Parts: sequence; C-alpha cells; structure tokens
Amino acid sequence: MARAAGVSQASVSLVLGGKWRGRVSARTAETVREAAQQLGYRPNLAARSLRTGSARTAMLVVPALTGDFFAQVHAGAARVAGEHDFGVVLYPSPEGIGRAPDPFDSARAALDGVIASSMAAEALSSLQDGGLPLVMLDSEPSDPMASAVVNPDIADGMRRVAAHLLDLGHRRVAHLAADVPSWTFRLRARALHEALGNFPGAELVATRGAALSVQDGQRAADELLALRPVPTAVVCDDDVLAAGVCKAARRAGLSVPGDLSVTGFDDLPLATALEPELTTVRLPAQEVGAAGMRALLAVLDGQRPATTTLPVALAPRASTGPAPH
Amino acid sequence: MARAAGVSQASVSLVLGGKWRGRVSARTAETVREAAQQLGYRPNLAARSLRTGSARTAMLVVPALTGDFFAQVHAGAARVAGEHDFGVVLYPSPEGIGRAPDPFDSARAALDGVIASSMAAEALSSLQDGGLPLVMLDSEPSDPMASAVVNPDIADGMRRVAAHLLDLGHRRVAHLAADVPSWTFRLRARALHEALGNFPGAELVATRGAALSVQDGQRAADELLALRPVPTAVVCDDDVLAAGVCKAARRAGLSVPGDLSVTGFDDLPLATALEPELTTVRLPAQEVGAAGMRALLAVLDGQRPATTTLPVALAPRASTGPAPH
DNA sequence: CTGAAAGCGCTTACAG
DNA sequence: CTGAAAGCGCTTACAG
Repeated sequence: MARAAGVSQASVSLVLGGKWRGRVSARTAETVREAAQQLGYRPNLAARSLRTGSARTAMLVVPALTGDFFAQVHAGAARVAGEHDFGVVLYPSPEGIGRAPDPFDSARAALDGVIASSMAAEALSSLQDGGLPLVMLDSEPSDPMASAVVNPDIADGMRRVAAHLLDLGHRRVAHLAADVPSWTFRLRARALHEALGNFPGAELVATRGAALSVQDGQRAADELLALRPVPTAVVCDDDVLAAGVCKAARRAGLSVPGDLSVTGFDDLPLATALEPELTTVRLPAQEVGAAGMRALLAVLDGQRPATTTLPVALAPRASTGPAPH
Repeated sequence: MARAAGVSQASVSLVLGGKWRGRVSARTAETVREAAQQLGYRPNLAARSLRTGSARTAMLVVPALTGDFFAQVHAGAARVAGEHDFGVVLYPSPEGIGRAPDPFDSARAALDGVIASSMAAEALSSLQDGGLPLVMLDSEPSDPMASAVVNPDIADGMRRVAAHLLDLGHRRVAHLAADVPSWTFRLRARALHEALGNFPGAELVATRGAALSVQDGQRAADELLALRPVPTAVVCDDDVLAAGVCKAARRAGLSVPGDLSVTGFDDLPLATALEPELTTVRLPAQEVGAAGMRALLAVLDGQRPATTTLPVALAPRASTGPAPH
C-alpha cells in the first residue's frame, strides 16, 4: 500500500488513522486516500491489534438469541460502540444463563471487554480468567466481579403490575415464576411478594416455577388453575410463561380476562401476537445495551462508573380486567 | 511465558499447538503445559492471526436476532466450528435483510469467511469487497457471489402445506406473503402458486403482502377476510404473519379452524404459543447452520462444495381443519 | 513535513 | 531434541 502510493508506511497509517493534521501535508494525505480507495485497502486488524494491544472490540454474552429482548440490547450496544469506533461481537451462551464454557475459544476475536446480560453470576467465572473488564446487564448490582452494572428497574416494573391488578380489584393472585436462577427473576419474585404483602386483604395464593417455555408454563398453569378457590389473576415472570397460562386457561374453559387476568413481563413481540394481547412490562432493552456499552468504554477509560438503573413502563392491554366476584 | 518455563518460545508454540510429537521431548512438553496452567497463559490471538494469516473465525450474517430460526442456525454453525477449532461471530444486519452497512467495521474480528443467512442478494455487496469466501444459507442457489449455498427445501415445504389443505377439502385459498425481497419468500410464493395451479378446481383467490410483524399481518388479513366469498384457508409465508391472521379471524368472529384454516412457516416457538397451535413447516435450522459451516471449511480447504438441500417437515397442528362448505 | 526503524507476540523454517 | 531468528502488518516514537 505504501509503495503503491509512493509514500512511507507511517504516512499511510497517520492519514488513514485521522492523525495526520500537522504531521503530513495535505497533498500527501490526498494521495494516500486516493491510493487506498483504488486498492480497496483495508488495514489488517490483527496487526493493528497486536501493535496497539487493543482490538476495540467488546463481547456481548447473552443467554439466548430467542426473543426480542437481547436483539434490542445488542442493537443498543452496537450503536454506541459504532459511535466510538468499537465493534461488538455477540456470544450466545450455549448453556442458556448457565456456565459459559469458554467464550474466548468460541468467539475468538481479541477482546477488550465483556458485557453480559441476564446471566447467572456463577456462569461468568470463566470470563474472569480473561482478566477483562466485565459490565453486567440486568444482573445483581453488588456483584464484585462486575466493573459496572446496568439494570432496568425490574422491581418497579413488578410493583406496577401488582398495583395494576390491585386497582382492578384482584385479591387472590398466583405467581408463575421462571425457574431460572438469575438475579432478574429472583427480584421479580421478591418485588411481587412485597407488593402483595403490603396490601391489606391481598394474598399471594400460590407460586409455581416453570422453565421458560410455553409448554412448561402451560403445565404449571394447569396446577394453578386447579386450585380452589381459583386465583383471579396470574402474574408471570415472563411473556412466554404468560402465553402458557393463556393456553391453559382457554383449555380449562376460562376466559381471559373475564375469568382470569394474566400478566407477562418483558413485552416481547409475542405479547401482542396473542389474543387477547398481554398486559406486560416494557423494558428499555436498547437503552440497557447502550448504557452497558457506555459503561464499558468508561471503564476502559479508567473511570469507575456507577450502577445505572433505567425506568420501565407498564403496558396495560387486554389480558387484564376487573376481578370477577 | 517461555522464560517462565525455562524453554524457548518455539517449544511453547509447538506444545500448545499440539504439534510437538517428535519435535519436543515429553519432559519439556510437560513443563510447558504446567507453566501455562500456572500462569493462566492464553496465546495472543492477534499475533497468531497476524503470523498465520488466518483468524480461524467465520462471521455469520443474519437479518435479525428475533425468532428461534437464526438462533438455531447459529447454534449449528457454532457446533461445527468448534469441532474444527473455529470461532463464529454473529453479525445481525442492522437493516434486516437489506444492505449490510459494513460488517467489517462493526464486528471487526479478523475473518476468514462469511456465512449469510436469508439475506437479500444485493445486501451482501459490501461483503464482496472483503474478498472473503461467502457461503449463503436459505438463499438463491445460482447466486454467483456465493462459494456455496445451503438451503432447506422451501419449495417442498410449501408443496406439503398446499397438499395438506387440498386434502382437507380447501379450494379457495388466499396467500399472505411476506413483503421481503429475498429468495426464500419468492420461492414460497412460487411454490404455492404452482401447487394450487396444478390442482383442478383449486384456486388462489388472493394474495396480500405484509411486513414481517403480527400487526402488519393482521392488517393484511383484514382485507383477505373481507373478500366474498371468504377464502376457507390462508397460507402464510411465516408464523408471525399467521399469528396476525389468527388475531384478525378472531376479531372478525371467525373460528380457527372451524371457519378458516391458517398455516404458518418456520415453526417458531410462537407457533405453539398460540391457541390453536399453528400448522406450519419445520425447517432444519440447526442443520442449515452446521452444513453452512462445513461448506465454508470446505471452501477454505480449496474444495468446491455443491449446493446442499436439506429436507423439511410439515407440522400439522390445530389451526387447520376440514374446509367448511 | 517525511521516512527508517523498532517492536507488538506469535509460528515456522532453519541451524546446531 | 532445542533454540535463535525471521517475519506477519501495523503504529509510534525518533532522527533527519
């Protein structure tokens, strides 16, 4: 490339790196850019990374590719990364939120840092070996492994769900919990218990756990709907689970929301694909990703960013209605 | 690392690279491995890649992270990659199937090849500049850009849908097409037209296009259901669209499948989240990803792999039934 | 303003 | 069997 332009390697690097002002003449800079254009020249990333010791790349670890949530998180992170000439590499953990085998082997880009969303804390231990800065999303804020944490306000979301149902007159509420040992679901359970516990006359009549699938949700819902008296509302940790409850209700001959109110969480596309549409909690997924990337850049910059909490919103829709008497 | 083990750099490289047999003594090899363990030593990927000229990394370009299909494709590709000490880096094209801006800037890992799934052909032009081998998945088989193509048997899937409906006595069928200019959807449309056209008495009464969302599908379905006489079945290019039809049907007071049969395509988790569950076509997504990775490895190995077609299966469920008379 | 040179950490001939 | 050396393609002091 340098020979093609008839200039030194240094000039090429300076010009293409945008650091030429005051070090290379405008004329030379122009020559370089033309030649680069001509040749379709792309700097070798491996060489640059070896020389600078940085790959300008972050890895985003997510438990699953399914669902819109992580897609949004990635979109947000990628946007911010792009603004800082950074790249984002996605690593879907093969084990779900469980232990990530070895991201460094599988997505082997040279990395400057890791952003992990909604993973179980223990799952990230292999990441620690890398000695890379770790930003956690939707995760335990006091985790000592994390250089920074960015969370949607999960507890507030669940409180809003509870308030919404209490407003509608529901007093016998069941909880369909995600059987997943992560911070986000533990918090959802706790916030619901507290909100209901603090309201005189309201009762959390039962809790069932289920894996994050419609089928498991449906199976657990069957048990909940067999209770007597039947709860008037089922709060689900997740929209997928709520879909299972809706199926179970229909098969049990219960109408939603006439006989039973159902709430989801996350506002996945699924929430509006169902009929009736799900009342759920919308998480600012894009913003979570973007804030996570910003936090990582700050850490890389030597700063010590604080924990960030992002507001969530209740999306009241057709799956909730007044409690039957 | 070499100094720590008290051996030469070369020995370390040989041992850790598994190429030491007959070149390094067993004793030295053991020493190296112990030291590496102790130090938590990880070879610098940038240096290796610079030296060898290969990053042992493939990029998988997908139009969206939403939905299980691409997650499965990735899982398959990552599995095969891992077996060959390769990594896979995911690149969700920000523009959907449209033009991918510049993957090399955004997911900047040094790459040996690209696998692109379900993208519009033109969308990949910026990839071509990279001069990297390109394997296309779920794409036009005769595309000159592709070094290899791996396709699920889309046409056969659509033929099975048509046969299923014809078996059930449906003769007035409507098509809800995905408004997406990619090979996979063009082929779905063509196969359906042909299958219906070849069957005496059957008629494709109408076709509507819609973007790949429940809302757009529902809107287009409203038009289809306003036709007189009403079609007895709606064939959808995709499960998401089928969800929209089911919503529209319920709102129009039509029962599925009593008054109207609905079919999807892809067998997303959504298909069984709905009530009734969708009759749809299951694509071997994992196998598509795995075969794609194998094809890329073959190309990298100097071979010229043929186009691969993978069988699909009809998943008959509750959204289709006998045609009303 | 410009170019020659060092060096990032590997792998792979090559000489001992 | 072992080690010294070259070189991958960059970036960044450094000398002219």
